[in-house]
Amino acid sequence: MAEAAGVHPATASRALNPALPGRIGAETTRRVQEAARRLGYTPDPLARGLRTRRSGVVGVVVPDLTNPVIPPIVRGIEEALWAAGRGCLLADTDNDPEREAVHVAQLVARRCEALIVATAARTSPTVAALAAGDVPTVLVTRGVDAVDLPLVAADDAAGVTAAVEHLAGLGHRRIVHLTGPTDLSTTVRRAAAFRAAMARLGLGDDPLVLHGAAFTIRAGARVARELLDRDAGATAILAGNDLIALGCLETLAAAGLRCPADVSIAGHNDMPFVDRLTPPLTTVAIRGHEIGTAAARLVLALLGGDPEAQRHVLLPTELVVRGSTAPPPTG
Amino acid sequence: MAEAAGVHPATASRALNPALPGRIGAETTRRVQEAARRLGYTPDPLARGLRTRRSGVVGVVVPDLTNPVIPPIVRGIEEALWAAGRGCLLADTDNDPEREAVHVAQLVARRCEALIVATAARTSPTVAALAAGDVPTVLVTRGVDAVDLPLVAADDAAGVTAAVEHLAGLGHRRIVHLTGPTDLSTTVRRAAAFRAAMARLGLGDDPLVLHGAAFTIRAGARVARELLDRDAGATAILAGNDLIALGCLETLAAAGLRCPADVSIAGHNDMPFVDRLTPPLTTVAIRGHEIGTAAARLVLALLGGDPEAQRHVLLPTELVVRGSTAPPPTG
DNA sequence: TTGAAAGCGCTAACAA
DNA sequence: TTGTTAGCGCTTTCAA
Repeated sequence: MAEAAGVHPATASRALNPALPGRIGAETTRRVQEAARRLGYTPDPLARGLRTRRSGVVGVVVPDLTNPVIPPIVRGIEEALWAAGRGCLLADTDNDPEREAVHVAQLVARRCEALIVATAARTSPTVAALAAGDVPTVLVTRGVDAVDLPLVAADDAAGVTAAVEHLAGLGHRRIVHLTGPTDLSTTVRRAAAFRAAMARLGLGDDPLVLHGAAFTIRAGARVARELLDRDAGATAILAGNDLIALGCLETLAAAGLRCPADVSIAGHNDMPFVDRLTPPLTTVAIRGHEIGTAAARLVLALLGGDPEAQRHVLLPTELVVRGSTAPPPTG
Repeated sequence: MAEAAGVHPATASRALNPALPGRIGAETTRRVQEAARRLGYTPDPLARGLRTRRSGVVGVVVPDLTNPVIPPIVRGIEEALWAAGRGCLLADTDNDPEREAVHVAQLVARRCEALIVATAARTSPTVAALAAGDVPTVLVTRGVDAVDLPLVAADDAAGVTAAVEHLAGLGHRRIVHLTGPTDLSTTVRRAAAFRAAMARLGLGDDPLVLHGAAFTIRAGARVARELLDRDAGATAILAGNDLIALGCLETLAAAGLRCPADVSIAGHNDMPFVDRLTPPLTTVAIRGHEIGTAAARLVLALLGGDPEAQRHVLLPTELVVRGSTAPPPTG
């Protein structure tokens, strides 16, 4: 204990914690800090937490770390959290609602001061329950329907709109949207933006939207197969994300269709390496790292009781035009 | 408190913790558990940790979560840790030794029961110091020279050997190794295996090995440029990892050289999507998820005081032959 | 400005 | 098998 080396029992606590009730003598402060440094003293966060009811840890729940969209977000969160002296307890649900429930329960049981949840399905009872609990929670990318939890996400709608305008500008008129399951708010947001843009451009009030089982390559390949079977005559596909776009590419190639000569494809997220495919993928870039830092900052603001905190944050997206989109085949 | 509802003060503790000194009556146990459930009681891990000196949390230090090699490893760690009732405190150093030092210090200060470190440079003083401390530490992929810490890694040497044999089998005789900085043990391991295989196959006792500044696309592109400038007449490149291979591909293409017609390239790690490049990359696949679970299990064994624990674990690798390797140009 | 005393919620000894 | 007592290391009243 630092007291032995320094002088007093719990005055040390005050000396080490600036701006607590009761100012401390300059000389005393110096002595305490000197002793602390000399003994390599670190306050025990467990004991402190036991007393202050704050663990200094934020729980972070992600759907799947091996989905390339996630790591930049987690890095952003992690950096901002550590910078604020908070730790980052990571939990991966593998997109399984049951594991989400288990992990959230464990994180709460571990007395996380707050939660950042990137796994929320629109109807997740686990996440909805969080809104009623007393653990501040911030959602990332995916929102829930039932309750109004703070949310940080990319402005997908703007990106999707830009993508549709880009395709229309190239001359495409039969554009379809191949996307993920409807229980994710991202799907709904992007699909709504797609429909709105199509209608506004006079390309149909009820354009074709096909939903795959997941935001994966495999699901993308299957839903593209479904599109081909319908023989809808689409000349351009707007994919719900890049993985679905990759699946589409696969199915198209297998069917002998060339991209972009026969069909244009645009994705969403600008995952790493999609610029190195043949053809390089046109896609809507999101700023994962910024989403992460914004989410962490929002959590910190909530913990700090900041009433100014913006509860809903939309970060800009940008359409990146590459080789997978081109004018439709003539005739 | 559960006692009020049940009956006794600290008997509850025993009832909820099976296999503690002093058996508990069946009826009592039932009553306590019933009460705990009814009141939604969760033991406070902070208070428990304060008493038992165990936080239930393991610190995980990674070099860069956005490097595609890392996420599968972290997932493996995270799953095994949670399954054992431990949390996973994540810290990302962005490959910066200073941040490594800071993060390790913070994780230790937070009373992590153990550390899993995937950032170790061969000479890292931070990691070497850990060996002398009292926090059990397991290294992942990267080892340090000075001390003999437990290490879990892929059997790179076997993979590199297989890759060299593959290239030699295709008829290549002038094979070069383009890899990362020498301060990482992975570099050294792979380079040594490369030299040994080359010598054994009679392809030179001192084959060309060029070291880039990092395991990145950019460094790979630059080191490939260096190779071209030397005009070494290489017909095959064994890259230190897939990112370096991507950089090579880039430089080669810019120089008007075709892969694999003019130069074959093989990578290492089998990162996601390298099978979708043109040409698809021949590479040594490692099992990231298994590396993670093995590391976590080793940590748990160490924490459990298991004397049987294998301190050095090498996991199998597998050469995946794709389109980026072919026989050398004739003549 | 500082000391003294109490207690956060739990578990480990010891006693019954 | 259970109750009692004590204390983990810190912060926080309250008094000096």
